[in-house]
Amino acid sequence: MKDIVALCKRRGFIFPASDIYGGLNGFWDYGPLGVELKNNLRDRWWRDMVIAPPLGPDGTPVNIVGLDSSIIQNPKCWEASGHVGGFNDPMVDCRESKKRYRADHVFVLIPKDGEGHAFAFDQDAEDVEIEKRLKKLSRGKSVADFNKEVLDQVPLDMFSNIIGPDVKTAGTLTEPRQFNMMFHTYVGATASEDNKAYLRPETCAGIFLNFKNVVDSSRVKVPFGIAQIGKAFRNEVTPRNFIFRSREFEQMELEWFCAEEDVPMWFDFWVEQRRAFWLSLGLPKSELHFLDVDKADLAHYSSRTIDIEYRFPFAAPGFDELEGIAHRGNYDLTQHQEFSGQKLDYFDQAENKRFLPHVIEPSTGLTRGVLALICQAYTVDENRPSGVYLDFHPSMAPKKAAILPLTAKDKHVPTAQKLYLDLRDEFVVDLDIKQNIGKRYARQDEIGTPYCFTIDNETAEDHSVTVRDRNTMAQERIHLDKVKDFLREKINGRS
RNA sequence: GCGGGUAUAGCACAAUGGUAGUGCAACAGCCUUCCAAGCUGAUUAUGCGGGUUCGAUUCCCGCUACCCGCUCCA
Repeated sequence: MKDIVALCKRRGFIFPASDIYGGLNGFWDYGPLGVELKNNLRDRWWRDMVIAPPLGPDGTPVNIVGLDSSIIQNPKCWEASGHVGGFNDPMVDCRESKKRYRADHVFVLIPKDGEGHAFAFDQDAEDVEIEKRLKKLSRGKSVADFNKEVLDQVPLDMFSNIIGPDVKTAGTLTEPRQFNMMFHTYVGATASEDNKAYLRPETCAGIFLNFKNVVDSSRVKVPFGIAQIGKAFRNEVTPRNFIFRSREFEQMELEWFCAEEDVPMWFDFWVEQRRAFWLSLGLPKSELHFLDVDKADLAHYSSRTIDIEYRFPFAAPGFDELEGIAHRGNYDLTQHQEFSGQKLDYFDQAENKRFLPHVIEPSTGLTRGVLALICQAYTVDENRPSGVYLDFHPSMAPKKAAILPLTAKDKHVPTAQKLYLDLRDEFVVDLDIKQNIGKRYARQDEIGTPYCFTIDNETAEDHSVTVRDRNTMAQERIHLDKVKDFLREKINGRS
């Protein structure tokens, strides 16, 4: 992972944000090559979802429209979604056990007679365990001798007398602290609680807020989808693992609206589509894992979620989440309907009935996808000068080809320039004239350019150039006129 | 937020309480007809802020960032 981070910085993929000021924890900037790579992945997702969505189970194309909603929405939106009320959890740390607890998930047994210590337990603690521990630490008292209170309701001055859930001495728990996952700001020039607003922690809310607008304006019929790509912000407790968990990141989300009875069919459909998507970009089957999320771990609104996980280097030999496909029920539309007071139900003319559609949400991290592509592409090869190359799928590579005059002399350069100008209208290509050819090949290997076209003496004679393949380092000669078709076929799979 | 570790040039590594070196890369040129070759030249660093000291990159303190382990990840 260290080597990957170093390469990303050295070659201009990803830099620490505010680097010259010492960086900022959880923020990253995308450099000249990083932005090309990210745009490639973004555009491919948009193409596969919105421009040319897949054929549905019945063989006809599914209907998906795009959206770009505002990052800041009316704060009530986040009350409806549960983000404001539900996820500002007070947390408590234990100085001795080094564990952290949600204060509302810990209860405290306070002695009725006011004598001796109070005892804290995790909410999941079993009765037998509780009795056992009380007996051991309180000289034979039992649960009946205590009053039960949730930790975040316990007055602060009592904390010094509480024995934490995983320790034997009192006073190790810190006071509860708020962990607010949402960034907030103030709309308007004056800051006050009245105009407090939030940066969206996920892009999907904007889709639900516009559900009615889209239905009324776009002639879509259930089942259909609304897709959106954009930035999202979360004040993560611990940003970690390079760009994997950062505080500002980018999501690509589809909300697929369908009738409740069709949910199982569409759920399987989207899991398959998303599997095919990642496979087609070069993530091998062996490095992907499909996790049917355990009922107990599901988000409160979801009855089923499948996580597509990738074997990121920091997770290996395990996996970590790349995309989540969630059945959200009609939770979101229900909530927004209630909080906004606006009718959001859908009228099905054929069936002559109104209902709130159910939602299947394939939601993926664009920036996590970028990281997965980089990790997968990173290939050590001691037999080449660079020692390493990036084995990007040609369609994802930030540069599709490099045009290299063999020498910086007049007999090679003008032809190279002409080819460069001809290609750049259609492909992202590099023209590199300086230094010997070996160094230039090595540089292109390190940034994952799949092909290099080299102009040499023969070019002047027969209008042929060599094509050098990144992965095999093999060379073949093709005619100058065939270069465009060659790239079209290799990169887009068609000529 | 806790514990541990790290911080010298773009990268890899030296050294020192008193002028901070080397290799590679990057850059300019020369040379070069296919894989980081050679020659010449110029550029580039002690994360930030305090303290001790005549003098700190070195010793001490604080902060920040990154890595590992917890925790968190709706």
